[in-house]
Amino acid sequence: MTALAGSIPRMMRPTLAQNYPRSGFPLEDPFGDSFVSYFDYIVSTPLGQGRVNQLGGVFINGRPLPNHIRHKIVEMAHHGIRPCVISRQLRVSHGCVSKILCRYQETGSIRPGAIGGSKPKQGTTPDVEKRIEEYKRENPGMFSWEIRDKLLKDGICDRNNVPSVSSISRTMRSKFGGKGDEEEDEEEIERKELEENDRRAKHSIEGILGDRCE
DNA sequence: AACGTGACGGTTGAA
DNA sequence: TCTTCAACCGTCACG
Repeated sequence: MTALAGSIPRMMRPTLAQNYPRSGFPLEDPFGDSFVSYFDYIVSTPLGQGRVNQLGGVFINGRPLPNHIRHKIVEMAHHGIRPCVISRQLRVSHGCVSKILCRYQETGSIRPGAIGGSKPKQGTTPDVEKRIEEYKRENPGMFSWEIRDKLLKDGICDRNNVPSVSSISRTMRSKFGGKGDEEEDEEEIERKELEENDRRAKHSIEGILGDRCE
């Protein structure tokens, strides 16, 4: 029934049982039963979250691979072992092997990235807030984008840390109670930010392409 | 056959 | 204390 297959999220589709075990490398059935259904592949761990991938490797969805496996991947690659072999031997998906090796090449680190949390909000440093207050006091009719330009021109911020127009607007709303700049609506702010992002993207595209991991 | 990539369901932790 | 949300994760399937 194709309708059924379509209604099941891709990741949950039972392709696993069909593909496993694969030829080309020796795999024991982790459950000692070749006829187990996909849903039987969920492994019991203290947290009940362990799963088994198509290669028979255990992983926890949403969590990084343990450090020793990551280390092993890099070590094997160092010895000239091809990623596909590493993938099969360690029973880690080739996508993951590729990602870890790629990151290692770029950063020199085997560690996963920082998970969770929020980025510190730009433009909310007390110093910048004080400047915004000053600008607004001197010229109450000033637009957020004008304030942004002035922050750059006065050297308070540079292109990397200057707050966004909407961030400035937000700061003003919280500082001055009502709306920051009456005439400027959200749509206008959004449009300006898009324009700015577009401009930046065009400037940096070459750098990005140059750095791309192959 | 090998591998780069994006969608996906998931976890995490600062705000 | 609870909720939100954007960061990251590994797997899977496609090309």
